Amino acid sequence: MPDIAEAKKRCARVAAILKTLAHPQRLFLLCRLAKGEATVSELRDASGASQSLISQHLTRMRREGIVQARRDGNFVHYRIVDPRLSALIKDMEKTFNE
Amino acid sequence: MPDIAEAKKRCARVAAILKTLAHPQRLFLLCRLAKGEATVSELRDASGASQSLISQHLTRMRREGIVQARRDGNFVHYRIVDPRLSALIKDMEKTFNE
DNA sequence: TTTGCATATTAGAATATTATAATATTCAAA
DNA sequence: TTTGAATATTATAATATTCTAATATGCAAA
Repeated sequence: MPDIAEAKKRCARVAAILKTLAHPQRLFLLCRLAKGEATVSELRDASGASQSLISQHLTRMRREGIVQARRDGNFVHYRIVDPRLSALIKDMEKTFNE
Repeated sequence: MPDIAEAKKRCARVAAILKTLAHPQRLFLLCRLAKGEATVSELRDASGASQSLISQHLTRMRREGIVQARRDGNFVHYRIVDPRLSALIKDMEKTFNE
């Protein structure tokens, strides 16, 4: 049985991830990415947010290690790094649909 | 197949819930509550945070409909309202342990 | 080697969140 | 009916987040 200090550390780690998910636009981006890679343009078109804002969100998530970028000519493709996160997001979508 | 506007609304709803979970102390409280009811005192002792802060977090979650309170003499027992949320929290604990 | 498209960065004002301290309420037992 | 324990509320300073606008960078085709 784990220690309380240990449990708190885990909560802090998970809360940090959730903080990133806990934003309507970022969650929307991640829901899209949970289905597979997408370019910044695609994500911008789908979300309707400004290019700058999308890029800022993606940069933040890149820094946090949640997504990875892959350049292909002019376009940059993003994807979710940890498959467990993709699974969690899909699961949440299912759980909270109605 | 749902509309994009519809998807955005769902993201906003889910993000609002996640925003509440996305705080180390609140997540700790919820992890404890996911196992069953607990009083404010228990939660305070377990978390080590101040009485005022615990109460503020609980009041916030009560307002949001995430938890419910039940008074029993001097003590107030809290519990998570939606079993789907309990399940999600347990699931996240499992997912992110290691 | 310039032009244009795709993406990234930066700065800053507006707003939201957090924790602490102080005070108020609610209830039970003496 | 006062006292004390358990919980709630309020105000506020400190900090963090968000968005917009402006500018910069990377790349490819002409």
